[in-house]
Amino acid sequence: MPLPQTEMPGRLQAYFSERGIRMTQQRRAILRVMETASKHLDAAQLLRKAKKLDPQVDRSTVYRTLRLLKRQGLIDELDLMHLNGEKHYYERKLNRDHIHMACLRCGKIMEFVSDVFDALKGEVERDCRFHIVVSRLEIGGYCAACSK
Amino acid sequence: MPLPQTEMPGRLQAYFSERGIRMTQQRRAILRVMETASKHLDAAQLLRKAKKLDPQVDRSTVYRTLRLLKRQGLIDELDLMHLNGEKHYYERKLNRDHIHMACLRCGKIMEFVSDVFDALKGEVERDCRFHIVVSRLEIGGYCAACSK
DNA sequence: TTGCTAGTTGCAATTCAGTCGCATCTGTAT
DNA sequence: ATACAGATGCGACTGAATTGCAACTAGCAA
Repeated sequence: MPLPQTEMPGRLQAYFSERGIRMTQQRRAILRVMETASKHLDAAQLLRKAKKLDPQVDRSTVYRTLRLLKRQGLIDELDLMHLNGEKHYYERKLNRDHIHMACLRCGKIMEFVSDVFDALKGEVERDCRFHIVVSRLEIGGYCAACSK
Repeated sequence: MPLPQTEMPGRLQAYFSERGIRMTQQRRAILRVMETASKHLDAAQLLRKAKKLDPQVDRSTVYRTLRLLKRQGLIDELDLMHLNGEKHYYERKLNRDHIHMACLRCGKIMEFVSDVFDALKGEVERDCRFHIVVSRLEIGGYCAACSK
């Protein structure tokens, strides 16, 4: 069974060339990190990992590339309930939107996919005649283990 | 018909005294602004308005009071899709959670209350055994007028 | 009323994420 | 190979938010 397209390695780079967006050494490194990251990198972590692939990568290039990826709708920006300061976290946008839950006690981040969430977005589009481009549902609280 | 408790003027101050939280001149000014604000103040706006009631109010007191209000679950923190920079916005937590929609073109902020949203949170609590303390759904896109 | 003290405040310095201007460099179309 | 639009690195900068500390004060107890 093939992976969904958006999970294929190299998908971000492919997107760039399809759209005629210039591919540079630095972007290659940054995209590779985004593609292979397990989850939720902040800009500083992304910079550190990208530097390992290409020591030339600069902080401002990371931010500029993140802005580009956001504008292309290829990544989502999260703040994970500001559990660790004001910085933002990034993850590849996959096929299906999901909810993020952050445990206020242990700091664990959980994800949850739900038809009800999709239905809610449909309701907003219909009832409010609002065309959704990006949505973010973040929940803070206590996970099963920490609730006891 | 009486207003719901959380919309009664003085409710925040009442909460403070009930909990034995010390009431100061400065806090009184800040709480009054939060209570009477129509919507979505950022910290700088809140400071400006509070200074009009009590010129003594300092920026750090505003931030410290906001932190206190957040911890008490009396206000919600939003970023409104970063339409205007990285600052945060605050609003009193009312009886019913609502969704925030931000138009990426005209900047209008809309709110939407939905049973489906409540159902979704119920689903998260049940299926993930996650005890929700705070939740935030922010949507970016195009409003009816700007979609045309 | 007075005095006590834990909690609060103002201030200035600081942190920290993110942005910008500009000279230089490079990917890509020709 | 060449040209040039677009991308980069660097350091300075911005703006939101935090902090350390001395001075102040709300609220309580006597």
